[in-house]
Amino acid sequence: MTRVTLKMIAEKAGTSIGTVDRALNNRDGVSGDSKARVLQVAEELGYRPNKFASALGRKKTIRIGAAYPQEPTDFYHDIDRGFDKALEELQYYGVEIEKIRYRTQDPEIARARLCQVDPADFDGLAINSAGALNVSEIDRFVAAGTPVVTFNTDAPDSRRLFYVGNNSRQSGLMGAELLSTFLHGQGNVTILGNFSRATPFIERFGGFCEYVQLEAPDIHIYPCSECLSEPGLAAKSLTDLIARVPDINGVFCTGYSSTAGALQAVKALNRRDIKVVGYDLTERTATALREGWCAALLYQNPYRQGLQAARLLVRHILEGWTPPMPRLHVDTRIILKTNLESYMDPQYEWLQSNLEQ
Amino acid sequence: MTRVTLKMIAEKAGTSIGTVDRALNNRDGVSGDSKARVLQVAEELGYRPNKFASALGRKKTIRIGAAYPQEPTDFYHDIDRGFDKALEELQYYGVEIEKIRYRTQDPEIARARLCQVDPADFDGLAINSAGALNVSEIDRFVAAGTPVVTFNTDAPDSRRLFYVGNNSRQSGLMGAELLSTFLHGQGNVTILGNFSRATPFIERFGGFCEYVQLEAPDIHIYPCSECLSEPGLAAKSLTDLIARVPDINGVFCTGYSSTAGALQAVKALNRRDIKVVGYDLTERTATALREGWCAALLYQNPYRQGLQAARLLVRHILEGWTPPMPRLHVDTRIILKTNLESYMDPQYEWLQSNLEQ
DNA sequence: AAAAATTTCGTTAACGGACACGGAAAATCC
DNA sequence: GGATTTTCCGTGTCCGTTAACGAAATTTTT
Repeated sequence: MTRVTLKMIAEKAGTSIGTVDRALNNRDGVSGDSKARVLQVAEELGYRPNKFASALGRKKTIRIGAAYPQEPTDFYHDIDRGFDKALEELQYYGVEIEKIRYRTQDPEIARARLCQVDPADFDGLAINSAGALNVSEIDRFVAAGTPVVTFNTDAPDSRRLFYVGNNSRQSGLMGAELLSTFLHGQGNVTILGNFSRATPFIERFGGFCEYVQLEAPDIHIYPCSECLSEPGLAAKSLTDLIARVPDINGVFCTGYSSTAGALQAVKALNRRDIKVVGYDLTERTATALREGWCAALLYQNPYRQGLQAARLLVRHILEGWTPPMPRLHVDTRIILKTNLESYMDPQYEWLQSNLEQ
Repeated sequence: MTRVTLKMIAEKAGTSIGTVDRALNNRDGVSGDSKARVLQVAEELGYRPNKFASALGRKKTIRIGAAYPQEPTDFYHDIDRGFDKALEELQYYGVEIEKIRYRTQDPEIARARLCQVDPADFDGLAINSAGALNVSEIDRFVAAGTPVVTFNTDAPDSRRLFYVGNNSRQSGLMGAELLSTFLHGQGNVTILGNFSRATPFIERFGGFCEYVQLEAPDIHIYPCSECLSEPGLAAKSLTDLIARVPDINGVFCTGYSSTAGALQAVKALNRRDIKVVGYDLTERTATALREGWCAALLYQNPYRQGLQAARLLVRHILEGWTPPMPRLHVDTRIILKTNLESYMDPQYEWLQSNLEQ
């Protein structure tokens, strides 16, 4: 019933704890012979390392870098809080987290910033806003032996270890199902969003269309012009469309900016009959939901994404752990009027960091 | 930048680490004088104990008891898995978890089992199925100095430390909002459930009615007879009602059994137009959702409830930590057809224990 | 074959806190 | 005032692991 320790393994294998430590953590300085023997004995005894003792005994610190945009939005503020929380709990493991931030979410800017990062300074990196442009940078880090994980936005063509974030296609499907159910399967809807480069928007768009095509043939999708990440543009674009097609009764927004724009537009036109399904929880969207301008929100839980990315990266560095699949999906929450307050409650922040929802 | 240790406090306070240890963990054997001095210095330096070192140095183990029904349902199986996970991660802290199980969820049976438990055997208890009858037992443990937390089902009138679980009233509101939105705010609905003793059912019922009364005045609620926790009874009860009132188009079920029964009934009657909103994720409800007999499910995440209860209880015992509010609400998830698979995926179980959703 | 370089491995001092032990000082008793 | 008890406190060992330091064994070089 008692725990198996290095000492017990050393005794049974007829060697010293130094050698056992070297063998189990594949450090060099062990002969193939004794390494095999130690591994065998450890397996027999069912050895499970004591993480606490390991953290306590570790001399040098682990440095990880967290790269994500520096924008004054709730979204990045939440991600930031996630890394703060990660640092708080991981510092006991001898982990330091350095934030690498850049002014916009433009992949070009991100890339310029990442170019300056020397892989030798870090034992691991967590990178957001990993548009196609950043693949080369990610691969540069990996080639230098520094593992990279992506969060929130993936870079599937890079050699990143894994991705932590939402399943964008699925959240598009969810948006479509909600809207379709609210409309009893028929009506005229439109999609607002930034269709340029960032993949999550494209994937959500794809998921939405996929659902409508397969499950809601009586819903007609009106094309809506590109609106980048500008609420003003989104609002104007939607207002124009409604002027042309007054019987629009549903709007799906693929991101926060377009959601904000759409809500502004329906409110200005006083069209409460138009069901808006959008993304992200902010003062603005919460108020709209509360007042009935918004039918439902899809919430990405950004806090959790940064936190998990950091935790798992450390686990990889320290224990060599690797997930069984390359994409780890944090689930997308559905927010309605009745469960909104539990997320907006100041206690929610407390709950989130203490209850690990 | 470097961590504050007992040694540093001892030096600054002009004493030894032994005394500092005694003062900070209020063990006896320190004079009021030096205790005050140590506490003052610790405060100044911003001392945060190193949990790992503390766990490593502790000699005796912490024993906690987890009491919940032994029933062959997915629900209790999930709770069980949560405690297994808790044990796995807490064993490093020198924690043992003993499961205390009883055959049914009947509060009388639970009480009989709890009567046999000697508080002296445990450093803390986590108790489910804490109907009114169990208040006296809970208070007996607390009086004996063994802290008790409740999970899944609360016992607010007892002296339990806190509760971890869903907000039942809120989930009733959510069910009503979903159903009301699906029905465009008008129609004839009924409520199925066990209205006898267990409080969550009553609270969900209350939440549902509250919403309908305030927000959906055009929805008419038909009373439906009591159906205990018997799917067969629920099915019969609903079938009878539909025979009398054919234009029923919505059903809210307050628990798993009634959900199973309602789904069975609408399927038998081939009434796809009736929107059913129910509770809990099992093979049965998942299939119904997939095939379109069920409109939405509310998911309580039982895995998380046991896990969190255990974690927080240990935190209380070891660190004297107490939450700022007595009810810690794990959020209720909305499950639709489009996000169902991510919960049913065999990978979900893996994600759940590795991603801490 | 001796010298040098390299590989392998045992010993040991941390890491930060818990707790047992025993000594010194203070308080109580006769 | 001496003996005894009680209170207070410093020292030291231990928990399981890491990693530095050398010593010994082995290989390579000259």
